[in-house]
Amino acid sequence: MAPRDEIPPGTLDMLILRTLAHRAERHGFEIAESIQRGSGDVLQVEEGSLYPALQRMLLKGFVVGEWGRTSENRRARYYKLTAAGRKHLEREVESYRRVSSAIALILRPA
Amino acid sequence: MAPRDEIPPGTLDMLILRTLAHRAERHGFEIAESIQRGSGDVLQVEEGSLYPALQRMLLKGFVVGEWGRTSENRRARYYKLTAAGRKHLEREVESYRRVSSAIALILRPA
DNA sequence: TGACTTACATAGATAGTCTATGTTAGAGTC
DNA sequence: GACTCTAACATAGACTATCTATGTAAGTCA
Repeated sequence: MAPRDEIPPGTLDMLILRTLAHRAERHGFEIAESIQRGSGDVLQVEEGSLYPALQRMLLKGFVVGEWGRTSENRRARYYKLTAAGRKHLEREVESYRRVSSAIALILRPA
Repeated sequence: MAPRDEIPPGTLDMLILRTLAHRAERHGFEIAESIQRGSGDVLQVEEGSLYPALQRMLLKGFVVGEWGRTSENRRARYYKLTAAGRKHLEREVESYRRVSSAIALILRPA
């Protein structure tokens, strides 16, 4: 199996928020799995990136977390997008698209 | 005027090499200007990013540099893509596209 | 009890961008 | 010919955000 790609710096928060926007109330592991699956198995989020990112966004108020139980009765923290988080996501996506288009302009053949 | 965007980490080398692939024998300032113009004035490469990137790629043998004179008779270093640089560029673009597509999958609405 | 697994967590390494600053040298002015 | 301005190159240090590596807690199952 081909090794998966790293998450480009600056995009992880956006990917997490977007995942929560699809369906809220997921815990960390689910978010990571969802990103990997949703990217066609190209992107892999490491735990050492995931949890710090969730902490950051808790602090900034983009998500709220609540301890609960998984279907297998394990404790887990369930995250939900806040209004501020949704706003932030919009801005991030917009900025990402603008930059991507700019890069595409340069990459395309002369 | 809207403030320009930063270059996403990991993409600068690719943008520089691509610029040199369009037309070789440019000096640093020209490369930076070319990226800014070619991106529709969205991306701005700072000198503190540009020159270290060029040094890195000189060391890795992706470009070669030669001192010369600008049309205004100022000394400047002219860069040219090597075969290794061209190869590297191809790989970088391929990897960039793969990751971009993966991110696009996640960003698109459910 | 012990092995295994899920889930969360943190410390430290690393990479690559930026800001800020500095140097060199030619052009133009008085 | 001293002075200023600018082009072009250069480097140090800050910062951000990813990764690797490691650790802990707690549940399941043999």
